[in-house]
Amino acid sequence: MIDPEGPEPLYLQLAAVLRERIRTGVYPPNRPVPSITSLQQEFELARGTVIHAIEVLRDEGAVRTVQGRGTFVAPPT
Amino acid sequence: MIDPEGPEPLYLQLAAVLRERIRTGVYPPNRPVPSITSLQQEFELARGTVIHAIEVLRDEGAVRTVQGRGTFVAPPT
DNA sequence: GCCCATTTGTACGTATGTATG
DNA sequence: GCATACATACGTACAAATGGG
Repeated sequence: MIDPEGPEPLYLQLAAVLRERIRTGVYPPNRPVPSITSLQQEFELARGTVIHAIEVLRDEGAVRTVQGRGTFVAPPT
Repeated sequence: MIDPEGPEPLYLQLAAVLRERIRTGVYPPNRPVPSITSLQQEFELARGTVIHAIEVLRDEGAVRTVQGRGTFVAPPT
């Protein structure tokens, strides 16, 4: 899914993967995406990289984050 | 200018300082703001914190960045 | 074209703070 | 109180782009 050798920045690659999982319903609306820690483990990325990817999705309005609870897929428009 | 003990995150404090310097013409339109490294030294902050602050201003449209050249104050609207 | 200095971009690993349940 | 989860911050390293010599 993620190619550490590829030209695209890892945080954008991860954002793309998560965006696709949201689009295809792997992460359904109003349900949490996996925690930063578990994404970090699944993709073997640094914490900051995962956070950066999620910030991208948040700026797109694809997810919303609540500190202490998690990051949730935005409801369909 | 920046209070490491204050409740506000450092990157937001720094963004506020830079925003004010832009507003008051300390950093004039179409001129560069100081480099990340020099801001880092002036405010004694980590590189990532300075970058985060600049990202805030970029999202506001207050500055634009060109890799390899610098970050420039946006022209007046 | 080729180095080199400067500057921004990305990424890592880690530590600590804050909110929720 | 405790575990989980996100937020902030640090220091560091290297990559990529720019511009000058």
